[in-house]
Amino acid sequence: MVYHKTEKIIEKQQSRKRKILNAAREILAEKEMGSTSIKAIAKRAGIATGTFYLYFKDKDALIDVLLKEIYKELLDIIKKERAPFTNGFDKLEATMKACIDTFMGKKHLAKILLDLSPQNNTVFNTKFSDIINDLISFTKIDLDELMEQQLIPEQDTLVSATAFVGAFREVILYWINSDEPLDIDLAYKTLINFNMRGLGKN
Amino acid sequence: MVYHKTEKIIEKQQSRKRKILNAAREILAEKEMGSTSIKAIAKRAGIATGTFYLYFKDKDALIDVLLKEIYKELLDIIKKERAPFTNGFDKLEATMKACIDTFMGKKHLAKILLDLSPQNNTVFNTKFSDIINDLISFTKIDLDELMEQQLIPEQDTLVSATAFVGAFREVILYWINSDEPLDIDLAYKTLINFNMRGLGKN
DNA sequence: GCAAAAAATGAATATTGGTTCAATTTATAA
DNA sequence: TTATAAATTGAACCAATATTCATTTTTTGC
Repeated sequence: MVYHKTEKIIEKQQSRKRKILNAAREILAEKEMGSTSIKAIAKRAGIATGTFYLYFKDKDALIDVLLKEIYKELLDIIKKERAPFTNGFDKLEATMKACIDTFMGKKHLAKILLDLSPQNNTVFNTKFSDIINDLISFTKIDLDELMEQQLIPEQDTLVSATAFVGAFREVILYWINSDEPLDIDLAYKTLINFNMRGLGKN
Repeated sequence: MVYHKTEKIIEKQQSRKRKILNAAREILAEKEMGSTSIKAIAKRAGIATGTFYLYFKDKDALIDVLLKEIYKELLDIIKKERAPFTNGFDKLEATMKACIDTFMGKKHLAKILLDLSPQNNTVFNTKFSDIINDLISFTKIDLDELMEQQLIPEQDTLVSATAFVGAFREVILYWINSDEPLDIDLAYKTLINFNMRGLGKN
């Protein structure tokens, strides 16, 4: 005799999976990041530790899903904000603004995507640097276009893209970990100008 | 009856402490950074695990000494390279060049000082971000001076300094972790130009 | 309501890595 | 050379966490 899940059970299980993911997000985003234990996550999700393993193969599987999920959220926002523009500089600026707004609005997301306080967890490290490399690649595409159109001087666009992302990341992390700057407008403008000038925009 | 160490023994012990520190450097600089265990360090240093505790109170003490040591090495180099210059831009450029040369020459040093693959080791995290914050502070001093002299436009110098260091760090780490760029000259010039233009140098 | 199946539980197990310590080896000073 | 101090060793201990599994609870289909 084979039993089938009822609609209600399916929903309950989906909700549980969501609860686990949210609990993990919360805990990952928290200050010391020391307590990213399955026990802690399970507890916060309101389930027994063993139950976790009914929903995820192991800890790595959770991190994989989690990172993919929040990375997709970010990309969707960026995509949406870039859509109105065709000019390369405008697109880059829109990207930066979208990121700043998103990260400052959802600091937990920034903490997870930009900060690297991985355990000695290999999977996390790998996934994480994949994301940063992705962001660099996307930026490089814009830069190659701008250089093609001779709107920025001859340069190693991979290096510029890396510097661009690095500058951005360091500043956002600084804001996340310490306090936000007093004069937010000036700070925003400084960061965006720094990167735009860095590329060689006149 | 109290015995006194002979010269030979003192030397042997100093050499052992050095060996431990070097072993720790090597292991910390290694790819996956998973095996920064005392056992591994002791093994590489050619001593028993228990012996480690005759030379360092605990793991934190080792990390403390280690980071201080290599940070000092870097600062000494920077200081020396900056010495000939008085102009703010020149000093900044000298700093960058010194760092690039040092880091590319001693990649293990870069890996430890710039990369952050800390365990969930609180001490390491703290010491580490202290160093980065230090570098940002030093840069800010230069920028304040330049802004004072109206050589760069009005800006939030803390933000610029942070962006400056972030851009730099991301690029160096990229070079360390992947391969160095094909056209090194162009790459160097791109990085330095990016940062100098970013500040608003005409 | 009942028996089989599925899901959930959390104590037990396994693993990893820091630290200790009784036993051993080496060094000192007469 | 010998008695004692100091240094070294590495197995044992401990703590923290990921993972498993025998037991219990809930759900399903009748």
